[in-house]
Amino acid sequence: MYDNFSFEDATILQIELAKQLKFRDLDDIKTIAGADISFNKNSTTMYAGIVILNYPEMNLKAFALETYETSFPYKAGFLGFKEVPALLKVWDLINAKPDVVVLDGNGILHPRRMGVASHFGILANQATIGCAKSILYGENHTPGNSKYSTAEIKSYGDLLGYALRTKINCAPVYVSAGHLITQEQSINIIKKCIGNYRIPEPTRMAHEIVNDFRTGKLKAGFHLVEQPLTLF
DNA sequence: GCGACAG
DNA sequence: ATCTTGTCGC
Repeated sequence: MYDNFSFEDATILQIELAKQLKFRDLDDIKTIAGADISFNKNSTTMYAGIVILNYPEMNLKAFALETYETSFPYKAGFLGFKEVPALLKVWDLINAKPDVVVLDGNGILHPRRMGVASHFGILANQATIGCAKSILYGENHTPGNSKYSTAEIKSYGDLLGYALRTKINCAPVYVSAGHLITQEQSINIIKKCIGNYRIPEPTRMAHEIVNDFRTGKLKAGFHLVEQPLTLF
């Protein structure tokens, strides 16, 4: 879908898409999803997956898996062009859409406010939150070394996101609103998604299933989870 | 000009 | 992102 885009084209589109961003509070959140991509090195085949959990219990209820071919290269600042098309294809397999989706990457914590979470949110018209494992943009402030400790990340005075300590003695994650949600609600939701790992449950589970999908343990399609799964 | 740079 | 053993610290 973006295979013929140059980085100049991509930059222009990001600026246009950013004008469509909306930030508002969500209420009555019952389900939350995690989305991620996996692929073999030097391959154009992307393995995309979305997991759906109930909120705030964090129990896996369903997941969808699908492959997608793309030749768009990875480049810092343009992750959405590589991952969003694949994610939209899996998204189509889900009938009952979750209230909010957490993406592995940034939302508006991006030089043009168009990280992968914001990009997906605009195209899917869906509330999204970005949760990255390392810093891409903005002044890097370090949160205290206690669970749930946060530090604001700003750029030219604008609050773009937060560094969040999800686990003592572990590197923080970087949270920012994607689309159709506020910064404050984004950080509060992610805090409630923290289990016993550094990575919040939605994204952590998505990473697990997408990896099992790539290695052949799981098949493409929509899967309902009946039993309270003890897998991950 | 130089270095940094999500996944 | 992916590949991949040992090793340091709570």
